Amino acid sequence: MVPGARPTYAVIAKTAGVSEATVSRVLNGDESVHPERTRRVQEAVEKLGYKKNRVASALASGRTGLIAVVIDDDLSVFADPFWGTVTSGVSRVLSENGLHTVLMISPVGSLEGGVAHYLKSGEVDGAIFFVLHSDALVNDLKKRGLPLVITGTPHSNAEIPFVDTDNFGGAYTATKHLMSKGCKKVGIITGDIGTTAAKQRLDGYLQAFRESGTLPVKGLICEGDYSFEAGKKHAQALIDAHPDLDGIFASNDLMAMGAITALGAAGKLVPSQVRVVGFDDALIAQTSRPGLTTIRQDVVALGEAAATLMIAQLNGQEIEPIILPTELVVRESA
Amino acid sequence: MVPGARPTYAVIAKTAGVSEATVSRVLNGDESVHPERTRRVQEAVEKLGYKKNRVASALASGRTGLIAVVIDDDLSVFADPFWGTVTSGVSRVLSENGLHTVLMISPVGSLEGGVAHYLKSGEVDGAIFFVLHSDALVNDLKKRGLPLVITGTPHSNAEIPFVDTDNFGGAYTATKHLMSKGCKKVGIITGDIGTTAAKQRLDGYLQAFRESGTLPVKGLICEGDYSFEAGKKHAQALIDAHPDLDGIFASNDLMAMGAITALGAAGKLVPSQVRVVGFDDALIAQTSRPGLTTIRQDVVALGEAAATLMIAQLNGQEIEPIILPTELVVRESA
DNA sequence: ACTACCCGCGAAACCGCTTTCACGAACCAC
DNA sequence: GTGGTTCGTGAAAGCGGTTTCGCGGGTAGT
Repeated sequence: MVPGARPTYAVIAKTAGVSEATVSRVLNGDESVHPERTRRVQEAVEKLGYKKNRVASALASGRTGLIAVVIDDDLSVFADPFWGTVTSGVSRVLSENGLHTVLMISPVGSLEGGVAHYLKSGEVDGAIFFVLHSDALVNDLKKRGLPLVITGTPHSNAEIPFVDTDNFGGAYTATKHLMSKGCKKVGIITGDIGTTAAKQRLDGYLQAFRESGTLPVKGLICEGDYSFEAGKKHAQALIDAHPDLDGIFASNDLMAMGAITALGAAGKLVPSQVRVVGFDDALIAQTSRPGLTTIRQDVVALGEAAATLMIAQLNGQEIEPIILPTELVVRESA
Repeated sequence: MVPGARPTYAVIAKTAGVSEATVSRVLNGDESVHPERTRRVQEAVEKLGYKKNRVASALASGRTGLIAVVIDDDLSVFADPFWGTVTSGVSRVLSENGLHTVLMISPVGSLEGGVAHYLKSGEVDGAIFFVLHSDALVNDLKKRGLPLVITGTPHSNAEIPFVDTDNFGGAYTATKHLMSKGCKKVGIITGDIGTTAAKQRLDGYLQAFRESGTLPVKGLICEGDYSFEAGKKHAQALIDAHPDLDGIFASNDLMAMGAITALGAAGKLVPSQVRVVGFDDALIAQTSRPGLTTIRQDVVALGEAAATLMIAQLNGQEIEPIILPTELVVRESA
């Protein structure tokens, strides 16, 4: 054997004085091998520094040890630290379990092309989806039996495991907080309402109103798109239409910052005249002035939860969706 | 053949009336096959919707079609949108070339463990390194002949292909800009000086001084670590030590924001009393008040360049390091 | 003591593609 | 016409594991 070349089963088997089949059994945790032989194999493995060739293993077993992380969007998604952070959580948990993360970033819509083919062709053992614009591919893959996890709540009620932050609860808490501070007229700037997260946050906001007995005026609800500019624009519109507005719940921190910027430009003081609450507890919330009161979601935990669900599925366990709690972080803005 | 099962070479070969060897040749672009047979194979492939099994192909050929993106750091790195954005650039270019991105995020130091093993064991065709804390692994891999690309300038002068932003030039431009605005006493808050980027930016700053005939006072140079807090702390220290300070070049935007925060707290007006320039043109630079004057680097292009170098290497082409230009973006802060 | 089972283990087929090797045909020069 | 090339091609040997199958010996049942 050339030094530096990796040993194979043949070598291990010879060294341990057993057959390759037995080596395979030991290395795959088959309990039925005699302890003495198991020990001999393990010693040989140790001594030779053997490491399984994953490719060969994949070919023979049909399991590649690869999990795809699919982002159905253009580059801008990854520019948002949110998804990078989720991905790092996914990656950590997967690698602890001997799996690897294959990243697939694909422009909206083009998911049906190469990515779809790749996922369908059995080259990954499972797929974790971020930012779901369409359920079509997901449903198709589910039918084919590919283990799937969705990060964020799916639109359809197809029984696909998902993990999500408690958007409803967070938004509810945020709105309640504003009310408890004495706000009477609270507007909301939602995210892209095509996403379930945005819808759920709106629902949480509405629920807080419902409980307080008052109903929000229609004009207090603005549909944004999670961008700084949207926050600015809608905050401007809100105070124009409602000069007595005294609170804004923005569906993410970036829009909240946009709103604060617009309020400042309009001469409104935050928080004394208008209080603002965001969502995410992104970096920007911590470093801005005034510090942004916001709803913290644990982004790394979200990724870890997604990976955990995936692993449970691969092990054939029954699984339930995971909803992660949020936490109100009070800073200066509300 | 079970419907739904994927066809294999055997089926294609029979349909086209050729041998499996010929099918392989056609599918791998071997020119020496007779055009007529080539056509027949292609027709069969088309008709049967054949797609090569990458795993089997990898086992037989030794090429996996996988490129590792290695991040030698803890989770915080991915929390910075910078690396997520670079990764998206990498991923796009790779997938256009039929390759896939395998993400490996590993805590500082632990690179020698599982990740190292994975990379050494031939399960990827190449590796792109981000944030290099040690050259040891990289040199080892290079010796083994694994195609490598480093994002950022490596410490050693080992001939490893790399891509980087023109840190020196950017810092030089930033400092010159401050001087041209009339600043006489310009401090710098560097990044973690263990990174070459931080050193190069410091050099650019020093070069600008050298050219202007003056030398910077020793106390004007503070070593930060790219964090918001470092920016705050060192800006505070700077104005304490030098009340007549009128300019700060921070090695990234986050520290620049920290500096602006500290200056505001100390009653210094930006930009009238102290001008501040950052580096990156991150989201935070665009959304802050005052808008941050900064050095823009094209982060997606950086990732694309890294992937391009990798592909060139895989094709056996000679390659040169790529240094991407920067651009001064003037906003309110300087 | 004899049949019926079970259990641990090795031989060998197999996963699907790549690549070497050698063969026959066509082509060349002398 | 003969010996030597070149060229396209198929048979077959891998690549390095996994898994089925069946054997031999030990255990249990009657």
